[in-house]
Amino acid sequence: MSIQDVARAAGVSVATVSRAFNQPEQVAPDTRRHIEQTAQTLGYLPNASARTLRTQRSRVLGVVLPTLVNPVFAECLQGMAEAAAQAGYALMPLTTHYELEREEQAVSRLLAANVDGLVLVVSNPSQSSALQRLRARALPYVLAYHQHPDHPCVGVDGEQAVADLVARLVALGHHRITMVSGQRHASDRAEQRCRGYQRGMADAGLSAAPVLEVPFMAQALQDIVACLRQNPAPSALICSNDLLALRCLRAAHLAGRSVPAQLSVVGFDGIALGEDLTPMLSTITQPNAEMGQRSIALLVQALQHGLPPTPGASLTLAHGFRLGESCARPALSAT
Amino acid sequence: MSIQDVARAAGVSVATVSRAFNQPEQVAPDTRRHIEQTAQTLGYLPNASARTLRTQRSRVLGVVLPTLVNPVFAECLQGMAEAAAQAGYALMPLTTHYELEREEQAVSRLLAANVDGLVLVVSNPSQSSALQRLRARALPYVLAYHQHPDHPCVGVDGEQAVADLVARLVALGHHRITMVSGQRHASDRAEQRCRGYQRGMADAGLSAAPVLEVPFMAQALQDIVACLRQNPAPSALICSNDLLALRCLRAAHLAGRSVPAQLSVVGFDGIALGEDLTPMLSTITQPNAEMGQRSIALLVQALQHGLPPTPGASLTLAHGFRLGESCARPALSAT
DNA sequence: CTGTTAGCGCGTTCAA
DNA sequence: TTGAACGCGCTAACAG
Repeated sequence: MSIQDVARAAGVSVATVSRAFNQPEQVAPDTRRHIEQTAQTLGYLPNASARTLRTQRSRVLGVVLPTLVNPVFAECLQGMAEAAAQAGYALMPLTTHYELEREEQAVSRLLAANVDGLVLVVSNPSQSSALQRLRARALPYVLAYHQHPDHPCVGVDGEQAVADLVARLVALGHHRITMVSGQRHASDRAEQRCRGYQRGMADAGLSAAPVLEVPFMAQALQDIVACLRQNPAPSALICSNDLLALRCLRAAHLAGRSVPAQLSVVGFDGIALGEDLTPMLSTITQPNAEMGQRSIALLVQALQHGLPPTPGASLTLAHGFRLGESCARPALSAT
Repeated sequence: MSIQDVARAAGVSVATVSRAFNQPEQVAPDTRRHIEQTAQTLGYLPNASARTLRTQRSRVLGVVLPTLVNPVFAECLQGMAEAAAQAGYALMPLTTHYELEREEQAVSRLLAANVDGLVLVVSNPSQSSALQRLRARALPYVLAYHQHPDHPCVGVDGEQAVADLVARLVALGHHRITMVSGQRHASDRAEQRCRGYQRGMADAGLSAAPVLEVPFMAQALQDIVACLRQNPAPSALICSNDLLALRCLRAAHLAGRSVPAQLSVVGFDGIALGEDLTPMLSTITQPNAEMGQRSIALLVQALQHGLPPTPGASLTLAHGFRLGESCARPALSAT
């Protein structure tokens, strides 16, 4: 079922059929309707590979994400899918599990697949050789969830967000605030958020506790419980992501501390699910779906303009704070 | 950067370069190494579109899912991505938001994209015109999360699972068990689970209460609260999915009933997140990632064999039960 | 073991 | 306004 078949069936040349689809105004109305009719009944669909080969544009965008198991990225991908469909692009998502090697592989595969551009969420833009390859090939790309002077990014100011949060907690009466983070060196986002904690504590005139770094999720629960059993124990935990916050809620339960009366827990990410939890998760919210949409939009816009997105086009989206129910004024005994 | 350039640079013909990649054993070791070396330094990657056009195989699989915002499908897609990467395929996922029209669109786009096959999660296989088109084109496909005699499926026996659950709840001492479901007509999965509830109740000699159908998630909370305030109120809720179960936990909170002491809540899906909640979510578990893996595996296997998967190749995966902490023996007053 | 060549389906010249 | 013909990059058939 090719353009040939349609041309034959409609009694015109392939060129006319091609034009009927791509430059309808150049075809006589009667001819056009006839061709459309014929194509319709034959169930003709233009072959994307041939079109790509000819035009050097695939209308496919590559997406590189750490994982889909974290709802943050699933929500983001959903937003990308929306925006891409809107703009007539398809998506080809690959996951890396935070492994640099898989970032490389992903980019290779996507390059070979002739994607017109990519949106990436990487571990660390400064060290990513995958990004270097994209630049070398002058392939348009946008980083999501990042902020970096050398790359076009769509992100939020995670440092400011956490610093603000610290101020908010201090205003509530918290003094002993601990930051809980995944591997800091594995992600510049985690690092950025930790910096926000340190700055926020310093601004409040408090001494920052060492960041509780929980490298492996499997181990996280025990580490947090241990932290909560210290004396003095923290009255509030700031988590570098929402999944970690869930673990903290559980750890509080195991350690016999009620939330929020005896312990405040605040996450980071704003996954939609958090709103349905009991207690509703207090968290710094990022607009995850919008992050995806805007990343795609930035990329698509650049593709239409003909020049790749520049670092100057980077966007910082507004973050928010969901008060939720896992965060409150500390009990007097804990103050 | 085409095969031509590599051939020229290596001083061989394009055919030899092609063979060096696709049938290495047919090329003299020295020649092969030389070509690989040249390609490497030039940064050559074979052009997927040209290869697809020529071979009529894209090594891309289409995926049609309701949404990525429900972790069930995100986990499933992650499993698919794993299996596909393993087998050398890329994925092109599209979401439908449970709308039939978008199922159609998705299939059209994927057909045009020359996918070698598809995995779909649809509303209702019996009524899906999208599936008819796939059959008409003889394009291989597999349905995930479905059970249907006319289609190749990978799913679980949701009816049996819920019937078993009812028996389990009855054994714990529950009599007033209510099923909470999303729109039943919108999904044959929901319908299947509701049938399991009715069968289970009948088998236990209990009269099934009307299924509490909550069409819109936004409205769900109020409907469930109202249900819990009935007299007599149910002592246990079975939810047709985990997201609904979260709402039930919240509704219980709002209605002032403690879980599991005064109300048991059991979900369906086994999203990974449920295990980290407090109380840990009691639920019927499906192997979501495996569902994705096996669907892809079935498809890929068929592709390699050269003939599309048949309904006879369908798989029913084992479901499980996570005891969790949201389900227990009812308090005596409620018995 | 290696080279030459046709053609996959399409869009885009250039002519008519 | 329409048609004929070329070539995008690649694989496979055939020839050597």
